[in-house]
Amino acid sequence: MPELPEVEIIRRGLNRLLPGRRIVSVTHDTPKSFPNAKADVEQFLIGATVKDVRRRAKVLIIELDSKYSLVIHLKMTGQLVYVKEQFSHKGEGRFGAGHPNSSLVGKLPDKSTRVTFTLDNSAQLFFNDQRKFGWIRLIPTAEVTNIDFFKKIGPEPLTSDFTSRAFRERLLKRPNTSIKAALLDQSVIAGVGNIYADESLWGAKIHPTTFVRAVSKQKLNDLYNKLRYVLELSIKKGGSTDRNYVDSAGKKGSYLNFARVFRREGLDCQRCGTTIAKLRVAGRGTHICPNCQKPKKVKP
DNA sequence: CACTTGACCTGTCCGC
DNA sequence: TGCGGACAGGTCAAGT
Repeated sequence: MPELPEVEIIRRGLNRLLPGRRIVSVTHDTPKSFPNAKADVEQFLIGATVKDVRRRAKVLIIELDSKYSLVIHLKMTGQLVYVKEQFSHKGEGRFGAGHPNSSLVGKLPDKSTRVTFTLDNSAQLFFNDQRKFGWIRLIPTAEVTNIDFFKKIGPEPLTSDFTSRAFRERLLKRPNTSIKAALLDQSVIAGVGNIYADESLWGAKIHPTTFVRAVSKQKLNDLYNKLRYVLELSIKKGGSTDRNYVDSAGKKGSYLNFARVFRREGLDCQRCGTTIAKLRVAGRGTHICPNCQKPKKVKP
């Protein structure tokens, strides 16, 4: 669920809160969520001060002054919530229940809390992860870019040097797969997940099962613009909260109020009025407008 | 090698 | 009301 926009919002939040803070202690439950050697934790994490919070693809990197970094993947249900004083209540927060900025988070830790960091200002950073797919690894900063995950990751789609030409060339590395599978492939382009794949394909009027090689140059250029548009719009709207996503303050995002197809099956397409349909593509729930996004017949 | 599918988990929702 | 099963979606290992 956290894709590039959501992780970027968390990064911005944490980068206002963490740098300069010293980590006093850490507790965790399963080794799966926090598979780090105890000796490393004691030597390079406890007592270390946060220097910077960065992002690459859907991964957060909290750089410490110990020459180590915390590398964090939230996978689908991970949350990183910073709590200075606990006064909010689940579903309400200071915005009131039902408000798009209301909180999903009650008093922490709760049963989904996997790791808790306590800081020198007595604030706490909670890593909650209902499904235990996410992880936090303590890695020497110089080696972070060498871990398997980063070695094969594609370019960031929102940087100014990522051109439409680069976008086309990356996608065409997977000519015989569907355009949706190629967008979701992190080695092709970093950070795109199910929500923004569907939203950008609707924007460019491309059926998700179309082979990459069968999408015209003009359509690929349009997809490039629409993808960057939806990613940037989502960052402006605080990300997408489908089920679990919250920012570093525990607040939901509102992008899904602006979504055109994602989770809108059965509703009218805002461009042509046709009923939005849901199908399965590349093993994922996929939302399309059957009129705007017609399958393309390809010559064998 | 290129590409697809299943496993990893837990909570929720839907139909009987 | 309880219960089984489908589903959610990021990534990697295993399969075709």
